[in-house]
Order: sequence, then C-alpha cells, then structure tokens
Amino acid sequence: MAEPRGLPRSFFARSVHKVAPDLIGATLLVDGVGGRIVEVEAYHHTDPAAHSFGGPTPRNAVMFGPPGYAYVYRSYGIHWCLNFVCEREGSASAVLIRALEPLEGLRRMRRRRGLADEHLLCSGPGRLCQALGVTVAHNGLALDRRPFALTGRDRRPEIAAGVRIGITKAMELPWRYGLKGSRFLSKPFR
DNA sequence: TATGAGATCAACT
DNA sequence: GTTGATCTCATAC
Repeated sequence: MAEPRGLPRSFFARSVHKVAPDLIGATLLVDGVGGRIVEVEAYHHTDPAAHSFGGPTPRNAVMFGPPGYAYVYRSYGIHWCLNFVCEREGSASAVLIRALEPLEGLRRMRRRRGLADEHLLCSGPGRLCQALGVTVAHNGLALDRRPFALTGRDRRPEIAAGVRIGITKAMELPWRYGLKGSRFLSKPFR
C-alpha cells in the first residue's frame, strides 16, 4: 500500500546537495497547515552566501547542531525564513524552504496572510512562514515531531535546477531546485 | 511590466 | 553605519 510515511531524521543526515532535490514533492505541514514543497535552495558551508560560512553566531547556532532540526531566522528585519539543517560535512549546511503548493489549512493560511490569491500564499520564503505561522519559536525544533509533519513523496518528480535568488555572493551556483512546471514557484526557472 | 522605497533586526565593518 | 537567503505598495512607462 502507498501509505506515505514521515521522513525520518536520518533523511537529513546526508549532503545538503542530496537532501535539497529530494525534498521537492515532499509534504510539509506545521500544526496541520501546509502543502507540497515545490522550491528549495541549498546552502553549503563552503558557500559564501551561507549563514554558516563565517562560523557560529547566536543566530545560526542551530545550523551547527545535529541534522533534522529547523533553523528559523529573521530576514530583512521583517520576514521569517525556514531552513532544514543537514549533515555537517565539516561545517554547517541547511536547505532553505522557498515555496509550497498550498494543500491543507487554506483558510488559516489566507487569514494569516490576509489574502485570497492562492498563488501568493506560500510562494516565497517569507510568505511561506507567514502562512504556516512559523516564527523564531520554531527555531531548533525537531522536524520529526509536532508541530512539524514531513511526508516523503512516493515518486521522484521532474526537478528543475537553477541559480539562487536574492543573494549577492556565489550567485552563479545552481543550487536552487524546483518542481518543474509548478505554478507555485516564487520565480520560474529558465 | 518594471523599478523604487520602506519596513526594521542581526551581523559585520 | 551598512547590508541582507524579502515582500508590499506606490508610481512610472
């Protein structure tokens, strides 16, 4: 039978470059609200654009802990961004969750976002966190326990790769992954 | 459709 | 004091 199973913590105990594309198509719920992951970005510790590049700080401490935990930080003073911590490979790495296809808890997402347009509910890291109610209170929580619920995909979808968005360092690295053809991407792949 | 400002916090120079 | 893994709204073409 095809009962989907929750992702074990060991799923994240691998290279961020394997975990990131494997997350495309998986389902993420936070307190029962969420949907299908359609866009992520990998941040490796050798990468000048990664928060962990310069070593541990109070903000990024969770990235230096064990894999399978949530790293949440404030972006531009306004938004929250959700990451999944992966294997350290010498130093910290994580996957930034950039966009979901909303499936569960549409009403709560709309209420939190104050919007009716389904396409804009979760298409972007800041929007996604607002819709799912993710804040710094989730920083450091395990991904295999409540309020998180992560479910693996049953089939490997067609995955697009491209350059990352909104960064000024290491802009050429093609470490953004997305569900090919999804209408819920924060930006189309070229 | 495209560009620009403002919001506002943690890290860094 | 400046910059950033962003988003929204306003104004211009």
